[in-house]
Amino acid sequence: MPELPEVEVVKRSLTNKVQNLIIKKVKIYDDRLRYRIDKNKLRKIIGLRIEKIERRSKFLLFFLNKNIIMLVHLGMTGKLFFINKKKNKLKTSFYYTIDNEKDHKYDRVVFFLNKNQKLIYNDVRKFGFIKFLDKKNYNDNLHLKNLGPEPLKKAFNLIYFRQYIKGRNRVIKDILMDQKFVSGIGNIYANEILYLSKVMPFRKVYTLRESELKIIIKYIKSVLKKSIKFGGSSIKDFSSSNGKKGSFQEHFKIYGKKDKTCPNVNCNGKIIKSTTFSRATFFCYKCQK
DNA sequence: AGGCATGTTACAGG
DNA sequence: ACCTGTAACATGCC
Repeated sequence: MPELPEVEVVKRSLTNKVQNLIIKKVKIYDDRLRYRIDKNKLRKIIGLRIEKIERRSKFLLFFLNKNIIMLVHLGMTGKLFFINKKKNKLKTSFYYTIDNEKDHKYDRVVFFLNKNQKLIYNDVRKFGFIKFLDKKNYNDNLHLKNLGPEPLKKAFNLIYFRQYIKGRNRVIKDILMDQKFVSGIGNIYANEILYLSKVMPFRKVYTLRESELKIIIKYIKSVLKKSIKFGGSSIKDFSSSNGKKGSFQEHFKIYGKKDKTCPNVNCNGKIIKSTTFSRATFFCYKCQK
């Protein structure tokens, strides 16, 4: 589930819970994530305090004391659970509910914190990972060094957009999902943004008019912000529900709506799904040009 | 059974 | 060296 809004929601919900807590112990149930967890480095974080959490693109950076950063990526199915035993009830750090055994089937790493509290890294598909970086040069890290600007910051603007696409022979949807262009947009939000912008996903970037670039930027910012406000999107995860779940999926215009009628009231077209390029692509022939 | 799924990276070819 | 597209990773669900 995690694109920028979901990761931002995780960061916000987790910050007030784990900030200033000490990592007392770590238990690994499965270290074969996307990268095998470095146990030597893992040993060194015992006793360290979580100073703050930051988000960069879809990555979470846990700043620990002693100049160590724990870099976490959720991949496709990674989740972080925060559990407060004191309340005798499992609590989520995110918008997933974990109140039964089944939810713990894919726990991979458990961080034991003060006062019987735990932070759990859970990941069905194991596309996510946990790495430890040195604070001094963490920006040179493989995963962070080539990231484009944050879409919600001022540096991501029309001048940058125009400059980046100059001389490029790619379609707009691929560019939006290209983390070197802008960081944090994935397949779901790329579909939503282009529908709202009334731009066909497979338009080559050199055919886009200035006015269209402006509209795309506008919707990139507004869609991501709105999703954060709604707690991100929780799709395929409706099992139980006394924890906080995101609800932005209820506001999807087009993602996952194959064969449904276009949400534009002045249009009775059907939403098309294509998988012939860049993952599942949804669009309306009538509304998007 | 086969296809599909929210992501990233290594690699091949131009 | 840069640009682009594709395969691969692991697992569950429809």
